[in-house]
Parts: sequence; C-alpha cells; structure tokens
Amino acid sequence: MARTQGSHSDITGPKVRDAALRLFARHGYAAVSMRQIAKEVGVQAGALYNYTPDKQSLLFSLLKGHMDDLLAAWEAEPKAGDALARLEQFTRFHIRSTVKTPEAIFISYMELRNLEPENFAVIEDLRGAYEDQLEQILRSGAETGAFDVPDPKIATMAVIAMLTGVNTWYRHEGRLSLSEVEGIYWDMVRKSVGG
Amino acid sequence: MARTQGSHSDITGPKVRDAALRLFARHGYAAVSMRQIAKEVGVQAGALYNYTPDKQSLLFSLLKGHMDDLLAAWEAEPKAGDALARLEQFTRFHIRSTVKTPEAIFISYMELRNLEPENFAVIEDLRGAYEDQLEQILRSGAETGAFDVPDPKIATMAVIAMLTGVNTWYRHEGRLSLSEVEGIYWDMVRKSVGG
DNA sequence: CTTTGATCTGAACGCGCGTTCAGATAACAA
DNA sequence: TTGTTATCTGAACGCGCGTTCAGATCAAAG
Repeated sequence: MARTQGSHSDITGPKVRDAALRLFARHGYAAVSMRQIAKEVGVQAGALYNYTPDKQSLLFSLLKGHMDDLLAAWEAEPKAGDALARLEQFTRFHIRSTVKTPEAIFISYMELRNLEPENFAVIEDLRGAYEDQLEQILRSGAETGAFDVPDPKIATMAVIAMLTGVNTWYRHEGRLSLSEVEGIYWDMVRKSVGG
Repeated sequence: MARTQGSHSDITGPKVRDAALRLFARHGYAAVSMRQIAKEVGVQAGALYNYTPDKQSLLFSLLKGHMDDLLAAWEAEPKAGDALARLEQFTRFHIRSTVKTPEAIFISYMELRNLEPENFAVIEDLRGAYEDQLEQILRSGAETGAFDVPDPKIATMAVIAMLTGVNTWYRHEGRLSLSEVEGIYWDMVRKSVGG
C-alpha cells in the first residue's frame, strides 16, 4: 500500500486548492462538501483542516488569491500608449486571463454571494480596483476625444460584461483560436466606444 | 389566532414560487432550504409539497416558466423593420426584461448547473432558441451589409453578455432611468456591430 | 538509532437537510 | 347542519453536513 501519512504539506496544499477551485466552479460552493474535496485530493475530510481553518476561508482564499494575481498581472503589463492602445491591451489581457484561469474567473463572479459580509467587502474592493483600470482608460479617452462614451461608468460595465462572457462558451479545442477571439472582441469593443 | 389551515391553494401557490425565486436569486439554489422557503411563505415545510413534488422541480419550474414567458413576450413583439430596427428592438426588449424580472434572469444564468441533466437540456434549448433570435438578426444584417460582423455567433454571445450584464448593477432608484440605460446600451450595441 | 513534529486517519459530535405522512382544521357542497 | 375534501401541522425518517480530535504514521533532525 502506498504511503498515506507523513509530510506532504507542499503537495497536498495546492491539491486542496485545485480541487476546491474546480469543484466550486463546476457545482457551486454551497453544493460542494468538504468530503467531496477530500476525496478528489485523496485524503480524509479531517486532513483538509491542516490547510484551511474552515470551508468559508477556503473560498475566500481562492477568490482573494485570484484577484491579487489578476491585479498584479495587470500592473506588470507595460503602460505605454494612448487610450486606444491601452484599451486594446486591456481587452486582450482580460480575455487571456479569462481563458487561462476560467474556473477562478467563474467563481469570482458567481460565488460572491456565498462570502460572509466581511470577506465580500474585500473581494468587492479588489474587483472595483480592477474595473477602475478600465474606467480610467475609457475616461481618459473620452476626455481627449479618442472615444465617444457619454457615460464611462456604464461603458465600463458593458465592456467588462462582454469580455467576461467569453468564459461561458470558449473552449480550447473550439472553432476559433485565442488570438482570433481576441481580434473579434477587440474589434467590437473598439467600435462600441467609437474608437 | 389567525386562520392557519383550510383552502389557500391559489394564494399559497404563487407565494411559494415568489419566495423560492427571491431566495434562490439571493443565496443560490443549493444554499436555500425548503424550511427557509416555507418560513418566508408562512407555512411548515411539509406544506410546500402540495405545490411541488420536490425542490429540484421547483427550480426547474421557475426557470422553465421564465424562459417560456421571455420567448412568448418576444414573439408578441411587432416584427416590422430592417435588421437595424430589429436589433434596436431586441436590445431594448432584453434590457427591459432584465430590469423587470431581475431575479428570474439572474437564476436563469446562475443556477443552470444545479439542474439535473434532463432538466438542464430543456432550459438550454430554450435559451438557445432565444439567442437564435438575436443571431438571426445579426446574420441577416451581415448579409445585407447593414452590419459588419465577421462572426455572427460570437457577436451574438458578446451582445447578449453585454446586455445581461445590466442585471449586475441596475437599480430602479439609481442614477439613470431605464430609457437612458436603454439608449446608452443601444448606442454601444449598434456601434459594436458597425450598424 | 532515537526523538520530534508535521501530517493524516477514522470515528465521533450535533445539526439541518429533503421528504413523508397521519391527523387536525377549515371552507364548501349538499 | 352535516359530510367531504383540500390544505396544513407537527413529528419523524435516514442521511450527509462542517468540524473536532485522539491516536497512528512517517520524514527528517540530532
């Protein structure tokens, strides 16, 4: 029989997070039990509590980690260019992120309501910070006349919703390549803001 | 003490559906118990089973009813006009629907994964039929040259996602009136398809 | 080789779940 | 006024939930 006990922290830890992310995305936080996660990882349910104080913290940690990664990745992008170039950059960045980590993006939009108020506020702030990035681009483009957006706030919501929607249908093995999808969406986004 | 038993079928029935819709939308299907729904209605949990064979059927019935209503309402709309006029009609119709029955729209997109496969297929078909309406509009406009959409399928998904996104932020008491929102979105949709 | 400490098992805890059903109640028909 | 029937109550069912913890196991340090 294979080794079942001892030190596996650095292996089991990520496995727990991976399994939880996958299951939460597929079935929803409330519909997934700690025992299901444990089974996926290959341990008993009790062992999960070496890696999270409770189920709620596990969800929060996944969402927080994802938002931090997303914001950090965006910060790391080069910042050159005018509003139009920045908008293209954001469009492609968001689609690539959506396609690279679909489960994380998915639960970030679906499982917010399962967060306790305190945790919800934290994630909501981070999401606001991310959306602000797009809003600033649209706002600056509107000021210079590069864009025709009467209401940058609404335009931000519209563009984000459109881009995040890619999550619902994109498959790696699908008809279109990632860069084709990027191109089509960028074309629509650009035109929608009159750029 | 108020009357607690007897014949109330025509009162209790809608109350059950209303309570379930509201609670499912707020907390998610899996996170809501039959006892919570019953409490909202003002009966014991067992009484709910006079109105639904089980919890799953309650969810399915809400989703099915909503999709049927949505499709019927769209069918009832006048069909005159060219592709551009039809697209404006669809845009305004979808936003109005989204704003009028936000809970139903919400669970139609969020709770699909909680449907058993058989039920899922039914709702997915209805949703497909609805999205086809938009796709046909875009396709016909693309053929006549009224629109510039290289991929009508993708454009359909993009537009639907953008419009449904209104659900996430629109509030009746908000900064913008419904017709203002409609106007802003119609402007963006029209430009995005090159119309 | 021994000790230590991180890791995991397996059993248990109280609780709320979806669902069922016999019996109570009240509206209505006769 | 009485009988019928739709409706609801209240208790119960087996089950799986999140979580805890004593004890077993094993890698690594001394």
